[in-house]
Amino acid sequence: METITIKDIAKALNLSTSTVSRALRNSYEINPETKKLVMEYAERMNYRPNPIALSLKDSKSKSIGVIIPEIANHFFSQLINGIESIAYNLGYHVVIFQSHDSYEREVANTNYLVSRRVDGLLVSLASLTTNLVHFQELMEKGLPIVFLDRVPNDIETHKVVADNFTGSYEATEHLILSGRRRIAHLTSPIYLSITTERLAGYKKALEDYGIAFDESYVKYCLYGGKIEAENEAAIEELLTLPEPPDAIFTASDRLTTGCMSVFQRKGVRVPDEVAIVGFTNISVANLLNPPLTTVMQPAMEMGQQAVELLIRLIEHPQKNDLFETRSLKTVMTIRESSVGKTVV
Amino acid sequence: METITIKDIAKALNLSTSTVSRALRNSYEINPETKKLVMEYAERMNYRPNPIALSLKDSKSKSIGVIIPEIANHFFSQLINGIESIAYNLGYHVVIFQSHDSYEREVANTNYLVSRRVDGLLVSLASLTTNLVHFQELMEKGLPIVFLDRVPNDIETHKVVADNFTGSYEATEHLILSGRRRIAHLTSPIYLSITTERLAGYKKALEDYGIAFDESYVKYCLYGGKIEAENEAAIEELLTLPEPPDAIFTASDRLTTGCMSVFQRKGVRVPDEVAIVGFTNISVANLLNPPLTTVMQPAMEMGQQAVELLIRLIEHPQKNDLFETRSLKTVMTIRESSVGKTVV
DNA sequence: TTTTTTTGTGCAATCGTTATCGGGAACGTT
DNA sequence: AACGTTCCCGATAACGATTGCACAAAAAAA
Repeated sequence: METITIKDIAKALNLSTSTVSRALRNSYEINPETKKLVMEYAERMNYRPNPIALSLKDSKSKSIGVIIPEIANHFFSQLINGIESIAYNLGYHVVIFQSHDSYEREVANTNYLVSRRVDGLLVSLASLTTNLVHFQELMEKGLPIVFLDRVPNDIETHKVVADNFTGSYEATEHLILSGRRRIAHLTSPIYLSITTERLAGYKKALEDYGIAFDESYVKYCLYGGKIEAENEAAIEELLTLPEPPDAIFTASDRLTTGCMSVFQRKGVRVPDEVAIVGFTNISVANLLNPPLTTVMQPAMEMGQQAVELLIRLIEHPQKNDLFETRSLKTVMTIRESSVGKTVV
Repeated sequence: METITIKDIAKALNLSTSTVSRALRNSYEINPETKKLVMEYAERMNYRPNPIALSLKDSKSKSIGVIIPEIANHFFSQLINGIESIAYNLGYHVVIFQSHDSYEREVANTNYLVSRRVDGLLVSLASLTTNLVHFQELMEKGLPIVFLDRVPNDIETHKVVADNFTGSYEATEHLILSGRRRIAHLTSPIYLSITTERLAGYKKALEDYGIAFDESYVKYCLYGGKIEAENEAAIEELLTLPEPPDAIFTASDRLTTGCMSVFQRKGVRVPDEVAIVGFTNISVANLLNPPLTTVMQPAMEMGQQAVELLIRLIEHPQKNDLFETRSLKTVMTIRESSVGKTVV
């Protein structure tokens, strides 16, 4: 794996490495003819500066690290596509790591990316992360971090989120207007920002329509490992309530499909017995049985905005503490899984 | 972002950097007491060796590059999970890049990864890649590369694939045994290995059951950009044939869901009018309408085996040219989308 | 006591690149 | 003739870590 270096060029052309370096960077203090000589030779030999040497020298890498819970999830893979499209155009490379919703892996990934001198970090928190010191320390050392989707409350920086409150409000309202009254909410762990925001929207809608909030209709499910069992147990509990729900609002890809699987196995008829609205970016919502009413997050756009903010932070370190939190509108698409009860 | 270096430790302890370095690597020639002193101090200050400096010095990085067409695809994200699980345990980091099925991006990603001194490459070819010199040159320079899923014919190295021929044969056979005779095949570009292998299995099954092969039943679809339009046009052609197919065997996630979308829009009844079997790892096959018969690739396992082969190649550069091509069995799951015609 | 061996440590080079400093040559100005 | 500019270019020192070599001091052998 021998590659050509500046030193080789210098030797071949009988120049010093400094001259070659400057010629390649088109410095004004180099004779145009020498420049041409060097550039042509470099071109011919297909010279590429060694980014590792540059990183070592400058302590930067022109790359940004992305830490997300899980790639195998449409929301996150769209997020990545958004991130990559912008980063690529701005000359940054994107290095992706999965936390698999584990705190330890999140910390390990963070450390590795930092040791690799990424210029900044884009993070969506693992669902099991409650301790944030690993990020706080880095921010104090001046590493730019932008959070997206699953963001922490106690860290001051740019954040990009979906308007979870409104999305959730609209979903719940839609179910109410479709004639449902006993609306359950299957959601993520309580210490995630998205959980509390969505819960708030759900509650507000119930309140606005004069429906009493019933805690037993809300189930918080861990992600990770044994999702199936988790789901099944939670749903089982819902279905065996004295007054079982006539609608369910699920808060993620996994929870939604998990819920539908359980309903399918148990022979629960959707939407006749229970209506479903999913807060999910699943790509085949229209092909499901029945087609699924979804609240979609603008994942691509969220990724794009987050990376823009991050790169701005990298290139113009902020004096003032004017951090913004951008909240992007969700899109509800109504399909059969939540049609009105009047049909029955 | 100041981090502690070996130099800082040396200064603090009044030693030379060489002594510190050796102490940290537990060299026999260092006084046990000095060692202890250094190690404790390093521990206390949370010292981590700078991997960039090491990469520069040794021209290796303890990381492997992965180039795949698209993350937002269950097959590939499971592949990644398989790769990561093994690589992580063996002390390697995984850097993921998407080619988005573009030849140019594949080349760009390759160059970048090489310049970053990855120790090896795991590649699933972009569907638009026909020229392989960028990989061939690297292999000649000694860079270990293992291909998986979409593998090239003309490069000698380890490869890991699904048994596309048999998987395809079984799918086709299943359709035949379900009473279908006019079986279409919607597949990827012809110059991909997976395309020809699957086509061969399809043809063989037809032949074995005495059904004439009809080229007009086979449609090759480009990936990338305008998938929808591509799909729709191809399917339109199939449906308007003098003898339209009564079954369709689709060769990828995208092709399968695209096909189902078109059928849904056009009101084509599945499986009554046309049966579908998809060569896909889509996770919600059972939730689709109708539940989809699938031939699944053992994605996780393919990733694991590929990375094992790669790391073996990295750590024990091969003398002999005994490269293996591992072919892993696919799993067919029969669901309603392909039930027998006798039902009608 | 002298010589040899062992033990523990430091110096300097290396990896590829660039920034800093400095200097020689050619020219212009008094 | 003496000095200041301008134009090109080179030597050197970083960046962080490892390592072959040298070398002093202490211990062992003579």
